[in-house]
Amino acid sequence: MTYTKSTSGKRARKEREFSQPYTTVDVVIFTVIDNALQVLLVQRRAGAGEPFPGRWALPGGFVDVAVDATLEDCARRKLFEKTGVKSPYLEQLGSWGSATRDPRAWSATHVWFALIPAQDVTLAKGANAAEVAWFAVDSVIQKDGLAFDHDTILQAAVERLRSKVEYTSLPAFLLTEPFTLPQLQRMYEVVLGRPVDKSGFRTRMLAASFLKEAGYVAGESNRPAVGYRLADRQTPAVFPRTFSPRSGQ
Amino acid sequence: MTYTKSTSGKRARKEREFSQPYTTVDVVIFTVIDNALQVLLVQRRAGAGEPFPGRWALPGGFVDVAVDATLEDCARRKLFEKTGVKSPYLEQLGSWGSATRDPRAWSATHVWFALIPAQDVTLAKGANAAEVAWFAVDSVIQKDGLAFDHDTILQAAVERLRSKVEYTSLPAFLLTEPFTLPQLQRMYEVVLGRPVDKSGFRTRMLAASFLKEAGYVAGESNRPAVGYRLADRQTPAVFPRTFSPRSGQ
DNA sequence: GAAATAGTGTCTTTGAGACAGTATAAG
DNA sequence: CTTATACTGTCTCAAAGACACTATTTC
Repeated sequence: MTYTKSTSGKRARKEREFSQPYTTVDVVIFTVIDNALQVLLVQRRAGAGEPFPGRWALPGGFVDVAVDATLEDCARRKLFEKTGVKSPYLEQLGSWGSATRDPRAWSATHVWFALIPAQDVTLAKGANAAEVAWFAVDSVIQKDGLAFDHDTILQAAVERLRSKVEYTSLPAFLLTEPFTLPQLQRMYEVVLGRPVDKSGFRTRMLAASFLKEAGYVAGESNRPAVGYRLADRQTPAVFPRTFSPRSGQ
Repeated sequence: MTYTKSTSGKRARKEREFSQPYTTVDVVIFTVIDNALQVLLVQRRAGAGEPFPGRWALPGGFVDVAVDATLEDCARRKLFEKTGVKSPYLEQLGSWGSATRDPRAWSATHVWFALIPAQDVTLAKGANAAEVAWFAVDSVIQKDGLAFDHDTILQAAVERLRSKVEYTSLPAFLLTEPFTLPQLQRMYEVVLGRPVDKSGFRTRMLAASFLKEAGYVAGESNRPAVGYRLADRQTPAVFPRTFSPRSGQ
């Protein structure tokens, strides 16, 4: 990182002071409601000079240099402001930046994605947050009408989520503790969009040893099931991959 | 993305115009030389007001709003300026931003990582690029003396690379075409830092069908071997994961 | 011929997928 | 007892790991 333009020095510095791109943070917040993967969207205001008025967008906005110590702090703040959730599963997704994605200026956004249990949320309506709501991911992706490049970003987030769910315990972060294995299995099935074999699922989950037993839970069904808590609520378990030496387990 | 501060409107807008964080791009460029994974570093200049003078750093710098259409374009430009390579394998790694990582201001950097064959490179010395050189990754990580938070970034890049190598064809991008399977195997072994079984390796590579035969190549050994080219030089092949239905293959 | 590396065959083990079967609750 | 769901057992098959073996070149 030279932090120096290849063009002339003094002019470059002056430009830098006054024409930095916008720096924003957006958060793709997922949950599961009614057996469907949902994403949180915010409706944009219709003021003068506001881009994409009335359109739905991912929650996010400018980094507040005075408030946010890091980009991740900024993402956490935005998530908390909209949902009231304090310790979500949060993972960086990537960044998108170009001259055209924001009609006002060259802008770059840093994007996180989060998984939260629906029960933990209290949507922050009114006040500054014009309108906030959950939307079924599949229908949003089809419609393709979000503000900025948020359709692209949402698409990337869903792909990342679906692919990681194949080999990690991510869906566990969509549940409140304690939860049962059948409940967890349903989260996998909802996210993946296909049924999962019960037997294989159970052996796999228990083999990964990221679950701690927590008594019996009278679920919503006839027979109660064993309840579980996560050993670590920050990091997901990763199921064995290929190409690893057998001794490495 | 509301793009509006929660604080007062007019003042917020004015602040936004004049106190955006720095937006930079850095590139972690990997290659293999002498059977070791190497990373390209640039020595920082010792001018007045220059942070970390004389220290080694990842190549990168400010986004040039007038030149770069997108962040990725910016990354490609920086990579080309230092190496002369036009079409590397390039993948976004993530972004790092905080109030403290740059002593001059709140700054956020977008990081890519690249894989290139050592033979393709012509290091751009002199002129503006003070000093550019390859370093063995392992020793750089041990020393822990890079500028900014580049030690952290390099660490993350190496972890990402090593983990993806377990289930993708990434190491193929470290070779010039045509290459042989034994050469490719050596790339895997260098990156992973452990030996790989020949037989399993071959069946796996050929099963993934991302290679096209390209005649015989008199390698550096006694017996010539079959040469291969990549079917797609942009995207790596992904070897089968777990949790997929058998019919899905 | 010897040496060196390219490439193949085979045995074992693991674990996923499929599916049938058993256990325990509510009504 | 029936029904519904939690949980377990078993068979098959694919693929990885380990390792011995054959093939083709240079010297």
